[in-house]
Amino acid sequence: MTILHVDMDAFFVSVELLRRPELRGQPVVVGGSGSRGVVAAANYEARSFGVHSAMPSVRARRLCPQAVFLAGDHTHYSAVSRRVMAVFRSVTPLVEPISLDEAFLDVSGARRLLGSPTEIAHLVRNRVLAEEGLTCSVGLAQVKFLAKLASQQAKPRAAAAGPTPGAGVFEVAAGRELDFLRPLPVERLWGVGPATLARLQRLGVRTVGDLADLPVDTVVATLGKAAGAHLHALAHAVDPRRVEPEQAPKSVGHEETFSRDHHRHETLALEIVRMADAVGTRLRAAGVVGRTVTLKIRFGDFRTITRSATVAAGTDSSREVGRVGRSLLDGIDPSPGVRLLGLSVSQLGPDGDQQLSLDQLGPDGDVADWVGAESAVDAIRARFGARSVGPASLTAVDGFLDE
DNA sequence: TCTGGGGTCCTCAGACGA
DNA sequence: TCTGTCGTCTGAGGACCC
Repeated sequence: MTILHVDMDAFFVSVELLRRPELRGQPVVVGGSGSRGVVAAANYEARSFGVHSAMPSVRARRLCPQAVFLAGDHTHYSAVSRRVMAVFRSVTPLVEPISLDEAFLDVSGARRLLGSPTEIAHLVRNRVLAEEGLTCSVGLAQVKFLAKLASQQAKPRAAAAGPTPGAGVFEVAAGRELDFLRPLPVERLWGVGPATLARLQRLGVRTVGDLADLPVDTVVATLGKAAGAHLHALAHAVDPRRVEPEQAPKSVGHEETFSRDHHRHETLALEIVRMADAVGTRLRAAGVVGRTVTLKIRFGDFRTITRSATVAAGTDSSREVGRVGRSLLDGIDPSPGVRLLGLSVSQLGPDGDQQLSLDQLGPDGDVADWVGAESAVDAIRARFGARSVGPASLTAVDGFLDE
């Protein structure tokens, strides 16, 4: 098996620079608007100042006050991403998108037609550049996680003196996997975050080789059965995961950090209506229904709790999602101050799984009318925009409707 | 110093029925 | 009838990814 991992270079910023070429060469940051935002993407000029994604925007502005900060346009990035994925599919149908700007490609079957894996990697880069004006880095290996590590090796680098271009394509040659892998810091493994790293360091593990040399039982005892066995296998370059082109979503959710903490139950109940409206709209657009509604609350001190409830029949109704969400909120005291509210629906299935339940009846038992009303709202939004119509309880809230 | 939003997967505990 | 066990489901939380 030959797997390519393709990673767009500073994707959001690169897309913005196509629209605003006058910003080329300057440090540019996408995201990080407002006092509570974080950086979604930074170009290599900004990274030279130490700015990186997920960094609080306040800190990014301190490190690089001359950077241009852009709000970000997710709808546009999604559209560009779909076109980039189509370029990947022109090379092989076996494309597994990981996010808007990354994908695995299984090119085992494309070699006879398109050449060696290295030639295919250059072909992908050239096509993406020619068709979208964007650069990407490609990693090549026999297994997924090595291909991903390889693409990072191919990336441009940000240094204090400024950005330097990367190789663009990097291959981990068959038979040389352990030579490549063993000296790497263990946190480069996919699945080793701050918590796992701290535990491994207590075992004296610094590199992937250190991890590989431990008995698997020791790793399992430290990290648990699933994570321990998985990471130990990765450290030996073993990764049986295949490229999976069709991945059905497992949950749909919406969450938001408020510009200031909310302390009142009524305010949060209104926010739940708004979020349920967004989640329900996305469920119906995806043609799925869900059974478990989860409410997530983050307090001002960053303590985070979740409360969930499972209903008997799958639903895609905004009103039903909101009703369950508000009942979950009833058991929570918001008075310490709530900075984030989230609502998600999981246990998804196709919308044929939907059954009408007593819970879904309106005050007059008008189920069909309510389902029809939500379909009508979806149709109006498709034609006139997302903010053209909304729940009545929100119309009195400043700024919900344009007029 | 201050920590987004969209997700996935895992672990653990408790309830419950066979 | 009572008790223990096992599997499954549910709920909560944690860790991780981009």
